[in-house]
Amino acid sequence: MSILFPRSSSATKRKRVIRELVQGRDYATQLKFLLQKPIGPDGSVSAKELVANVLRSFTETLSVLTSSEVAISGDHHRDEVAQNLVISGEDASQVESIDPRSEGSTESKKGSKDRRGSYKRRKTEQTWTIVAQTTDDNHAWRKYGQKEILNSQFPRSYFRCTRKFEQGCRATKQVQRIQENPDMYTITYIGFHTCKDTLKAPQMVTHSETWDSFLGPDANDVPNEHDSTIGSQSLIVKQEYPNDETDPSDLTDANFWSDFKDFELSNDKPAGLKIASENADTVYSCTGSRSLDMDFGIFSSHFCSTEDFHFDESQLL
DNA sequence: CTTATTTGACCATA
DNA sequence: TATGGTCAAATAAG
Repeated sequence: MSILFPRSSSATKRKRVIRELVQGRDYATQLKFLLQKPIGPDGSVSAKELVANVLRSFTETLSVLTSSEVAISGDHHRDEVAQNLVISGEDASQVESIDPRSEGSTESKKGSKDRRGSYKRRKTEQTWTIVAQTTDDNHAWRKYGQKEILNSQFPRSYFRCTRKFEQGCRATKQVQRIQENPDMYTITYIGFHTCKDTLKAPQMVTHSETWDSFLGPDANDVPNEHDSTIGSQSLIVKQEYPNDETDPSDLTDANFWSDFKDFELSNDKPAGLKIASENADTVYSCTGSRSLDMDFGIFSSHFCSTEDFHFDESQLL
């Protein structure tokens, strides 16, 4: 119990700030998608650059804020009594369901064919992936599935917007714990929210601990010492489209995506960013070696050779 | 009671 | 066929 320092005020404030920034960056990302209309050679470019800059600003600000949590200590008081800064991964509500798959026995409950699984996979949906310490994004999600994934020890959870049926919102996301760094999640968003977010996250998505239960039974046994964290920083790993190399079906989308990558590159961003390429696996693999501040774990692995995203504590002091 | 989560079955795609 | 995304009955939670 020597690890949790009672910094509450600034931490809480920072937490809110970061949350807002994350959201803002999310909006900027969405805006980016809306700009896919190639109206004019010049006009569109500037718009793209603008959005790219917005995104970059958000990302960098988040990085700084996040890092400051560790390095900075002169953030000045102004603290109220300790609020709920605890996010410890202590949950204690999950019981049962010990073994994942206990199939093959004597159950034959399927009388005839259900109507399950009759869905249309959306191949051409906009998809982007981020890595974050929290899965909270101020949207109301409802879990509709969980799957064991081949090369992961952690299951993948599937969420859809709570107001899917009320407002026809088609946003979904997938959340999966990163094996090299169980404090973080890979969150893949599919589609944008079309619902009114007036009601933000009602009552379900409020505590981070709640999410532990979402991510499977073994999700909460992770001993976090540095968990007093804000846990809100995230960064874009990459956008993906259905089939990158061979996808003859959607040229439009493919075009857009490549375009997208392009302008992000042109934004003076080192080739390290979008990297991620098709193998996110590679990206995360490095994170394990850095247990120092996992805040940068991902970053370092992404931008290991870039000075653009070089974080030095000295610049923070 | 209503609403959310769990969980295996079902199905599309590689 | 293997893998993973979704559905929906059963169950839990509020």
